Amino acid sequence: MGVKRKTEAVTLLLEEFKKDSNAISAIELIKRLDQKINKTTVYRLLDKLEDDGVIHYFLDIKGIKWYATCSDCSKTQHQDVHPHFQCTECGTVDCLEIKVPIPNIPNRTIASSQILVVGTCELCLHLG
Amino acid sequence: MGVKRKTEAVTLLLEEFKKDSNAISAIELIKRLDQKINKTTVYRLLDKLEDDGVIHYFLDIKGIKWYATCSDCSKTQHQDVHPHFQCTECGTVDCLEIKVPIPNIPNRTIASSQILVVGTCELCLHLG
DNA sequence: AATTTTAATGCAACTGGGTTGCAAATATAA
DNA sequence: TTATATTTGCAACCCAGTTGCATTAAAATT
Repeated sequence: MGVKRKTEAVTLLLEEFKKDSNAISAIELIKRLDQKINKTTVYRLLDKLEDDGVIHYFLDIKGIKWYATCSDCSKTQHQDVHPHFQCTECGTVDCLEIKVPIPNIPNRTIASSQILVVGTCELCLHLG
Repeated sequence: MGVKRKTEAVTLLLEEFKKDSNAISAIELIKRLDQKINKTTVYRLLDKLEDDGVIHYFLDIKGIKWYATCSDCSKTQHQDVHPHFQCTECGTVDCLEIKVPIPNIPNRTIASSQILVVGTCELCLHLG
């Protein structure tokens, strides 16, 4: 079940997503909200907000959790099954607004797919 | 650097890959080789064999490491940048012999991409 | 074959992202 | 304003993976 009460912690957490258009790792959020929200609470809120279809999560190359705001999800279904891009130089991750069609696979049912594209982001390309 | 000596541990580990055509998680390997090879050694050997282009690794939905034999890799480059499939019913993972083209992304350089397709495998479909 | 060099191994202890149990605090309903 | 249910913080835990270091075992050198 999702968020049921508008607490200060919820507000603070959502503010972080408003001020950041990229994805944010759980670890980074915990760092930013240190002294304000307890680590356990951050994880629990992220969980709930995901249930609510407010944010979605995925794992990066290292297997750690990243979260980003959903653009068109609901409590029943996450529509944001788009690829994500991680820059190997600076580590930032963001959502790619492209569709990568996965062909059908004989004798198997596809429920979802997770695509992580790895490379160099615009900023890092410019900085050489 | 890769493997430099043919030890018993190397042989035992490679045997596991020979008898299993699917991917194997590091955890499973450690379990199978318990009493024979130390956990640390397993991780270190997997690392080295990966350097050698003998096996490749990727992360599953939970972010844990899986390994599978390479079909056409070298010490300098892993060619096996194919998608992987994980069954949500039984947890098994295997390599998909399909190519999923990733379109170019403006202002970004793509180095590689990791695709994990999630669904139900043939066996689990049959078993209902 | 004996010795030296270098790589591989086992062990214990650690790291770090994430989770759990539980009592205290706080929001909302009555 | 009280009762009820949710949320929070804390400490302790879990567990996949890593590190340091002393020991063992390959392979190279003599």
